[in-house]
Amino acid sequence: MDDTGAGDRTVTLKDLANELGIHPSTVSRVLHSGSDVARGAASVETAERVRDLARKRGYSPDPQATGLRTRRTQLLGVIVPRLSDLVLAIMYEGIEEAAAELGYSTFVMNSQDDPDEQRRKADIMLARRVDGLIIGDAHLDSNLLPDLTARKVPFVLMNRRVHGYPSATCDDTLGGQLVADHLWSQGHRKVSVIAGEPYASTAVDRTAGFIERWRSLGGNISDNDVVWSRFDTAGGREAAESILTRSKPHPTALFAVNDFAAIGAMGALRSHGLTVGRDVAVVGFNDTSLAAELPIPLSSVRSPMLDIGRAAVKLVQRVLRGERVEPEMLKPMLCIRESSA
Amino acid sequence: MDDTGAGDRTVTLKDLANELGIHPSTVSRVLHSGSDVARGAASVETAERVRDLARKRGYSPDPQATGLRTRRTQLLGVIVPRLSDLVLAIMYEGIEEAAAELGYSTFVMNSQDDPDEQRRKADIMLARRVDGLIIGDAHLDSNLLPDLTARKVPFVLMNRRVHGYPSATCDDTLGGQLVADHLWSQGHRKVSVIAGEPYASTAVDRTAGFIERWRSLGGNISDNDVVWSRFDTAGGREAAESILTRSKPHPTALFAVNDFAAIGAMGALRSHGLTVGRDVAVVGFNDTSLAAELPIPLSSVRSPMLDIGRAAVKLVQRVLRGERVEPEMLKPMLCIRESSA
DNA sequence: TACAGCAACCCAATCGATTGGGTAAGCCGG
DNA sequence: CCGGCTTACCCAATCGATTGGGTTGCTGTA
Repeated sequence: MDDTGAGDRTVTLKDLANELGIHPSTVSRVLHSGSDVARGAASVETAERVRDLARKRGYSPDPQATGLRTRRTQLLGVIVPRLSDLVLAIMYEGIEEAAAELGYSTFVMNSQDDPDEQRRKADIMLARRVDGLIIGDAHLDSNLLPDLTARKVPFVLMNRRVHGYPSATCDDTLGGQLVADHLWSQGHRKVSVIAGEPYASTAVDRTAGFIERWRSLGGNISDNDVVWSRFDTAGGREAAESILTRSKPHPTALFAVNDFAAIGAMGALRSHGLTVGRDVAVVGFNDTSLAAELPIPLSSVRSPMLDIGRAAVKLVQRVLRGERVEPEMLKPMLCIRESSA
Repeated sequence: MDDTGAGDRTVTLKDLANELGIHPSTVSRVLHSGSDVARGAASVETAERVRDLARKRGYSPDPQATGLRTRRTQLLGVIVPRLSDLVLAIMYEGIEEAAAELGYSTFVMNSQDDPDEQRRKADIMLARRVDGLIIGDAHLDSNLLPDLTARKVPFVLMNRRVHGYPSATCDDTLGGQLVADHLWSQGHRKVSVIAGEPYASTAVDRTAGFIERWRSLGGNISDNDVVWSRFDTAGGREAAESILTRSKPHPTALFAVNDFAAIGAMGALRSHGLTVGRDVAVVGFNDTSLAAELPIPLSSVRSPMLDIGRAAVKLVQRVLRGERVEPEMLKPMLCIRESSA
C-alpha cells in the first residue's frame, strides 16, 4: 500500500511503457496530441489504457526533457520596472492568467527602470531559454530592443510602447485627451501637467494627448506648464511644489500622468493650504484601487491593466508563431470623482 | 563578420570542444567548478583556452539539459495571495534578489488566497520541476502543507507561518505588542482591533500580540472589540463601520493589522465626522510607502518585507541542502505618525 | 497467390550536459 | 628497467521525451 500515489521517483514515459508492455514512443504519441497523431499510433483501446494509466500514476511530462528535445520551453520572461508598482503587478496578474491558459509559465524580474539591469535581466531570462519576452519597462531611447531584434529574440512590449515594436498598451494619447476634455468642460483654463519620466511612452503619450487636445479646444499651455517627474508619490510632490512656486497665479487644475504622482501632488497642495477639488482640481491616471479610497477621491483615467497583460501574452504568442503583429492599444475610461468635480 | 557574436544557434559544449579539439566532458569539467574539479581535468593552459573561448562565444549552459542530467532545475516556485498586494510584491523583490545571487530563478503565481488555487498553482510549479517552493499564502488550517510534506516537496513558508513548518516572517506578535504599548502610553483605554482574516497568522499573531500586551498593561478588551475583516481598504472600511455602529461610545483608537485596512478605516471615520489622530487614533501595519504620504500620515508597524523575502530564499536553500531549519522571525519597528500622536 | 495498403507498433538517434570509469604518456624511485 | 603514480585527457552511458523511419501481420483484391 505504499505505491498507490507517487512511489518515490516521478513517473516517466518509460515507466508507463514498461507497465503496459509497449514502447515509450507509443506512449508518447498517444499522450502527445488529443487524437490527431494518436490515430495510427495505437489502437483505440491501447490509447485508452495509456491515458488511464497516465492519469492513475499522475504522470506529468518532464519539461526539461521535453524542452531539450523540442527546443521550446513554454516559458515566458517578463521584465517590469518593479512589481511593487501596482500597475505592473496587475498587468502581471493578467499575464499569469493568460499564460497559464496557453500552457506557458512566466518569470518576472524587476529592472528598477535601469538600462543595465534591463539588459542583465533579459540575459538571465534568455539564459533560461525562455521562448519569448514581455518587456514592460521599455525606454523610448532603449538600445536593448534593437539588440534583441538583431539576436532574433521574440518579444513584445507591454505597458509602454516604442515605435516599430509590437506592444500592448493603454491608448494613453486618448487618455490624455479625455482629461483635457474633462478639465476644459469644467471651466479650467490654466492647467499644469505632471508629466512623469520622459523615457516612458506612457508619460509622453498621456502628456502629448492632453496638450494637443487642450490646444485644439483653444486652450493655452506652454512648456513651463509641463513638469517631468518620477512616477512615485515623492516625485509628484516635488513636481507640484515646483509648479506652485514657479507659476503665479497657480493653475486651477493639475493632470498627473500617474495616480501615485497625483497623490503626492495632492499632499503638496494641502501643504500650501489649497483644497483639492475646490481650489485646484487634480486628475490622475490608472485608477488604481486607492484612487477612490482617498479622503478626497481622485479622478483618474482607468486603464485596463489586466487586459493589457492578457493582450501582451496573446501578442507574444503570435510573434512566436511567426505572425506579423500590430501594436495593440486598449481604450481607457475617465472616472470622475471629487478631486475634479 | 557575421559570426562574431551569436552565430545562429546557441553555442553548446560540443561546439566549444570541437573548436578546441578536445572532448566535451573536458570542457564541462573545466567550466563546471571554479577550479576544484578543474584541477586534474585539464592543464592550466587548456583550462584557460576553454574559458576564453566560452567567454568569446558567449556560451551559456542549457538549463534544460543540465537539469535533466542533474535533477536540479535551480528553479524556485513562489506562491502569494496576490502580487498586487504591495506587501507581497516587496517580499518578492527580496526573493528575486536573493535567488539571483544564489543562481536560482523564480516563478511567482497568485492564489487569490483560495485553497483550490493554492493547490493548483503548487501543482503547476511541481510539474515544472521546481527545486522548492516558497509559500506566501499559507492558511492556518491548510491541508496542502501536510500533503506537500508527505510528497517530500521541499518548501518554506513566508509572510505567514504555520506551526511545525519552517518559515520566514515578521515577528507579528511583537508588532502587535508594540502597538499596544504605544496606544496605552498615549492614554487610550478603549480600543478596537481590525483583525484581518482569521486564516492568516499575520492577522492572528498581530491581534493576539496586541490583546495579550493590552491586558497585561491592565487594559480591557473583549471579543466584541475585535473585528475580523478582509485585508483591503473595503474590508477595513466595513470593519470600522461595524465598530462605529456597534460600540458606543466609540473607541478612541483603532489598530488595523494592515495598512490598507487602516486606510479604509480612516475613510469610515471621516464619513462619521471623526478626525483621525484627534478624535480617533489609527495604527496600521507594514508601513507601506503610502502610509507616510496620506493627508494624515499613518502610524504603522514597519515590517522588514524585503528581508523577509531574502530570508525565505536562504531558508529554502538550507532545506534543499537537507538541513533542519527553525522558523525565522524578523523584528518589526513602530513608526509613529500623526494618525496616533 | 502475390502484392498493395493499412493498422499498430517498435527502434534508435537526438537534444545538451554530466560523470564514473578508463587510458596513454611521462616521470620517479628502487 | 619496471612498477607505480600523476597528469591530462577521452569514452560512453545517462537523464526523459520526441520523431523519422522502420517492421510485422493482416486484409482485400486483381
